[in-house]
Amino acid sequence: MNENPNAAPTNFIRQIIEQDIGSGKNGGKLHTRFPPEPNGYLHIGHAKSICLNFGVARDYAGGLCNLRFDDTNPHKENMEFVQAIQADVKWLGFDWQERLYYASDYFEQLYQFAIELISKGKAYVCDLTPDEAREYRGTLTEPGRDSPFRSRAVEENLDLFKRMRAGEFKDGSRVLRAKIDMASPNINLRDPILYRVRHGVTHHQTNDAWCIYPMYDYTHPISDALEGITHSLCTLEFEDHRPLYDWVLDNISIDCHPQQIEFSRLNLQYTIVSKRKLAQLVSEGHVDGWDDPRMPTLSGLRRRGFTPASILTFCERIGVTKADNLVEMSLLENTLREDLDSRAPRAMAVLNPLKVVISNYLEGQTEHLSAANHPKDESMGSRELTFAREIYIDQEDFREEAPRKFKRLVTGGEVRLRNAYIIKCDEVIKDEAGEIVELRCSYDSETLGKNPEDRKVKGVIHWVPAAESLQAEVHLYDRLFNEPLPGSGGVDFLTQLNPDSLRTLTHCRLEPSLRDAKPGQRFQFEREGYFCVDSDTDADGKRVYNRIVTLRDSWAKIEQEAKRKG
RNA sequence: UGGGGAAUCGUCUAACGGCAGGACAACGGACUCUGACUCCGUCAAUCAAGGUUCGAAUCCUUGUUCCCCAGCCA
Repeated sequence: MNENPNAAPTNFIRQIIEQDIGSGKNGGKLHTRFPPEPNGYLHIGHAKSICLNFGVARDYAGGLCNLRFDDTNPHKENMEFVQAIQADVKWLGFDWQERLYYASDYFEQLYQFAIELISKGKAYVCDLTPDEAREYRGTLTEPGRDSPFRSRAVEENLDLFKRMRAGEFKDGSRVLRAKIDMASPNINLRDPILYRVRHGVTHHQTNDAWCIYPMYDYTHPISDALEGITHSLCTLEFEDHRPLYDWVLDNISIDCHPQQIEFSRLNLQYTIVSKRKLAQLVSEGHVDGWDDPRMPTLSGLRRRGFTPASILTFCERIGVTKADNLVEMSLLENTLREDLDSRAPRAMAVLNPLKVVISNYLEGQTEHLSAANHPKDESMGSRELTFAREIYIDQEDFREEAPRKFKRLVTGGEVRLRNAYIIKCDEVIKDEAGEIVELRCSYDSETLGKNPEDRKVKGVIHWVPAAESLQAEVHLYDRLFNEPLPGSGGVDFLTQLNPDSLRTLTHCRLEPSLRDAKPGQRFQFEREGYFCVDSDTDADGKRVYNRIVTLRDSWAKIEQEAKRKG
């Protein structure tokens, strides 16, 4: 029972950390690390890990969190990813101060520890081909067999390993393996590979200094220990690597032994959080780059208009456990709306314009009205609206015939124009095809800022002036996939892409006050949703807005229910 | 069928032998110049079966279901 509702959320990892600090383990210190591999962009699942690692460091006195690139596989890694990852972590608001590290910083030390292992007879050079090695490894239910090279003399191993480093052997011809137990029921302990040969790739940090590269299972514990990490937090799939993590540190001369603790990764409905699959979406052109606003990448969410605060709150709310999970999108959307509602200034934009001519409003006349930028936060000030004889409203807000529950404009009916007058629809004008092209309305000049006493007008719709409004392109985003868990049940996840994940509207009209809005600025377009000025917006008047998220829409529910009932 | 994990409202999560609580969702209502926000209310869970105990989500036993592992990826 949490007696203080404002207390930081707890979870089993924080409990362990608190115990360790309390008992004086690690000298009472806390030091974590966030260790991404720079082989892709960070996504919402990484945010969970970032919030955990940097979050605990922030919340406990003297706590530190390093940013460390796990860059042991130059084949897949590059500087674009290194830079994007740093930008994303910073965007979330976390700071590694001067502690930016690369596993490659430790290549020489890693090499010396390998020499130590060989000298102790705990590692050997193995000449098995990859195929042979797989065969010798055994299966999940059968033990493996010792490699014929397992009993090589220490001196020979030392000589061979040095020559591996010197570049004398081809890729795949030789590896360095730990000598543990080929019969272990834990496959990770069946003489795991420590080093492999990789010629002809330029490493983004070490260039061509090395042609042998250490494996994750060997690199990670040592990197952690060298940095004085106390708690090494990682995801569940590394749980049965932990014995190897511990073996490495137990068998070399190092005086630090971090504790690896595993938690379950985030799964979010209707999206994917797999770097491999996200990379595929990008490389095959299913989306428009890593920062496509439909992507669950941090750069995509940023471009879409998500706030860092909403992502932090989301990560708090989903918690940290060891249970598999599939979080509903509505939880993310709720934290987003909550944050946006309080901070986004309001504006009016008409997405599907329908012209309205107010017949009893003087031709050529305009008037300036004032509208609050936020209904609850006066400090956000107000802006000027231009009212005119010709305006646009949204096509969705007018119906010739409508059920009683429809509170917007109908033929012969009245509606409030938000922040302006009440109008009445007198006439519907159609083209030859029968499409509604214009409405003739009359306005009640007595209804500005006050309601009429003799009647009740319930509906309120938004509008923009026809001549003075700004043309804009608006991107409406929907879920990227049609399936809650794309790719499950052996189905190709690409076949489950939502073809309507992006709808582009090119004839939208914005209220004039949005003239100088800059990329990254967020607004609530009243009655439509939250929108963010896209980076494609330029100084020459090209305006592009991304819909971050819709408003909660109880009318849509009513309509859907009505439709369902026929 | 080897090893490692996990099972609590629809979803996420709390509980650490002592009233199964919260958030999201859903549903109903109030308010409203945003069918938004806000507020109020309702619905809703301990995988199963045994055992220990005054008392079990929690401890024990036996099952069941799900996830991860056979890359020279991380």
